[in-house]
Parts: sequence; C-alpha cells; structure tokens
Amino acid sequence: MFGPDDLIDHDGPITPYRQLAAILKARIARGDWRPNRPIPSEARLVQEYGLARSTVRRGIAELVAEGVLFVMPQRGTYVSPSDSTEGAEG
Amino acid sequence: MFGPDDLIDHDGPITPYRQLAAILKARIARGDWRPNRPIPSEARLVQEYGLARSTVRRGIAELVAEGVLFVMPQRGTYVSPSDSTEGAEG
DNA sequence: ATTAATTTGTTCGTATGTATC
DNA sequence: TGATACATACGAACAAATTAA
Repeated sequence: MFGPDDLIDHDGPITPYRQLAAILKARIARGDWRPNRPIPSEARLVQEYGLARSTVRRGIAELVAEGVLFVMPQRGTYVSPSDSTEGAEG
Repeated sequence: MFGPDDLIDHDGPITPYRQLAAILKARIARGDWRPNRPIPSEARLVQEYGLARSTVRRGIAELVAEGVLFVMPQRGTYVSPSDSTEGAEG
C-alpha cells in the first residue's frame, strides 16, 4: 500500500496519519531503524513529511498500539524488540 | 443525455438526483476529477447545483453503487481507481 | 547550579468532511 | 433545512523531563 519512500498524499482517500503509520512500518521492515533504536523525533518527522505534530503523534500512537513502537517520555520513540520478526544479519 | 456542463432541470422528467449522477459521471469521464482524487464536498455540490443535501447524497450513492465513486467516512468522496480507463499521470 | 536545546505530554481553538437525526 | 455528532488535520502554546554545555 505504502512504501518506505512514499510521501504523504494530503488529498488521498487514506488519512495522513494512517499513511504515516504505514510508511514508518515499511521503513522499519526495511531496516531503516533497528529494534531498541530510536526513530526520528516528532519534530523531525513533521519536517520530513510535512505534517502537523498532532498528526505525527497520531500515526505513532497507531504503531504503539500495534506494538511496533514504544515511547520513552522525554527521551524518544523506539522500535520494539521483535520476538519473531527478528532479522538475523551481521 | 446529460453533459458535464449541464445544470439541474428541477421541472424536467428526470429526477434531480439522476441528473446529478449523470452530470458527475460526465465530468469524471471528461477528467475534471481523477481516480483517487476527491470530488467536491456535498456542501459544495449543494451550492453549485442548487440541490438539497439529501438529493446530492442520493446522487452520489447512485454512483457509489455503480462503482464510479467510493466514500471514505469523515473524509470525503473519491473517484474510484479505474482499472482500464487508467490514465497515466506523472 | 544555570542555561539552553531537545523531546514527549497535554490542551485549546479553528477548519473541513461525512453521518445522523 | 437545520442542528448535532464524529473523525480528521493544522496551528499554537505551555508543561515536564532529559541532555549537553
């Protein structure tokens, strides 16, 4: 549906926050950010995708609810340690 | 029967909502709105064609049933992605 | 300890769209 | 026709904790 390099389509049928969630998930799957590593800050994602912070937070909340991400207040948002999707490389 | 630039004939033999459906279909065929792009809001169509909102919704429902349009609740009404009429856009 | 920058948490206001009554 | 509800998006402001100088 949405690839790692897709941009947000503000007028599309899919809401921006869902697009962002799909994009972030794709980027995680691709390996842009590894388990227990932080994803870019909300402010950074705002710049990168041209979204309001509230929208970015909504997209992140979506992935937190799915268990893909977890938030450490005042510290950052991190990729959850995947138990099965564990990619063994290196 | 009805062209893209036709107006609604409130006294004609064809019901307004069918006229609207035909007009919208003609406008889509003409390219006023592309696949996966939103058509004007219900409120906008009410103004533009001088119809009651319920009538506009009925006309839209007609095209949704035909697969010409699809509705994303709380977001908007969109032109269905045509599998064959697929226009190559940038 | 101070100061400043960074980052998430929270709330309010405004706007737009469909859904329902 | 009109009013209300619900979902979404943007913008702004401030709080609180972390981090670095």
